[in-house]
Amino acid sequence: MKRTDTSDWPCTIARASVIFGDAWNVLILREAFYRNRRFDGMQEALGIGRNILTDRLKTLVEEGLLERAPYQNHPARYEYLLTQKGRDTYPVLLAMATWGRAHALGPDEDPLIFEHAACGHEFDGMIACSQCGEQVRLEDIRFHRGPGYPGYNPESPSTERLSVFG
Amino acid sequence: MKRTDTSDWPCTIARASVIFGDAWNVLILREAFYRNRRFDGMQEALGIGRNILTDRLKTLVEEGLLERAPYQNHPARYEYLLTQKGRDTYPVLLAMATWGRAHALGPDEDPLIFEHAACGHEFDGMIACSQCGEQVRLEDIRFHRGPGYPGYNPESPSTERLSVFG
DNA sequence: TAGAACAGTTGCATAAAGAAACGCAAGTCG
DNA sequence: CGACTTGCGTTTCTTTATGCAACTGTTCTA
Repeated sequence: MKRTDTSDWPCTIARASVIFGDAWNVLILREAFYRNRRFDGMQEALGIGRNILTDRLKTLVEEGLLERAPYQNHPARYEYLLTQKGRDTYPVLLAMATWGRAHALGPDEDPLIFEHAACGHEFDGMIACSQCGEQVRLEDIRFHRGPGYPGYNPESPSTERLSVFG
Repeated sequence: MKRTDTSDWPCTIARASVIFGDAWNVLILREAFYRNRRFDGMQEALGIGRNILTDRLKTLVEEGLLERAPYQNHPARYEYLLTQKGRDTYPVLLAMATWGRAHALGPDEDPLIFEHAACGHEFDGMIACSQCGEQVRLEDIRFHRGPGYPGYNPESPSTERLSVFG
């Protein structure tokens, strides 16, 4: 059976998971961030099947995260560059890296260490509020229904105000 | 053929993608954060096949993100609670939500609106530095090899200092 | 006493993943 | 000149995974 399509669900996470919910997509984006931009380079780095890589590159180009650009003409050869939409995925990858470092890696096993060039320190990514700039902890998050919620009623947009805990 | 196992790759993103690289896992975590914690509730909310849900819940419990806890004994009924390891995934989901909102959702289509209870404003998640607290932009990220990098040489840990751009 | 709720399990048809072989054009070695 | 190598994918074949629907079994409810 065909895999369930969540690309039109009224949920940002469901829509994002169309891309991030595939491990190869995530790893291909990682390679693109590491500037490994060519078919053979990615194939070798990831050990992915060539047919699978072809397929994923195609969908990442179709979805607008990568751009297939020629870097020579004789013979025609292409590389895959991150678009702005693709570059904007770095918070997701960084959040995954932080979680993976905390929960799926032994101590002193870090393969790569990230540094915040602005302050010069090694860092882990954390989530901050776009409005006040402070760290957002799980307990600080509340959410309420918006115009895209099925059956949204503008008269009482926040009747059901939920929080993640209690 | 069996799906490639990246759980022992020397890469935090590869390890994290074992969980997040499956769309159903991500959506099940979403439901858990929304406190929809029971089998039938999740099945109905997601429209997922019951066998698939069984399988994913099992792996999320085995991987320590969820805990299967009884909430009644006659008959025995269980619910799935987020563990600390599971709760720590909220930055990943929030980063996905931010990306999805920016790139996979029309304007005024927000199904849910997130609020930072500490400052009272609607917000998007952004990535900040765990050391200085400032926003981390893509251009600000540098990375160098750590002890877990294959062939790591402690004599010259930062010989190859890379940045994501140029 | 016949449902209904809950939490799965089982069986089957179809789609996707992986490995390996194949294509094919342009260079390049001898 | 002809064989060989690169770069970039396609095709083919076999093994898994997915989705749907029907079935189990227990307890509370109408």
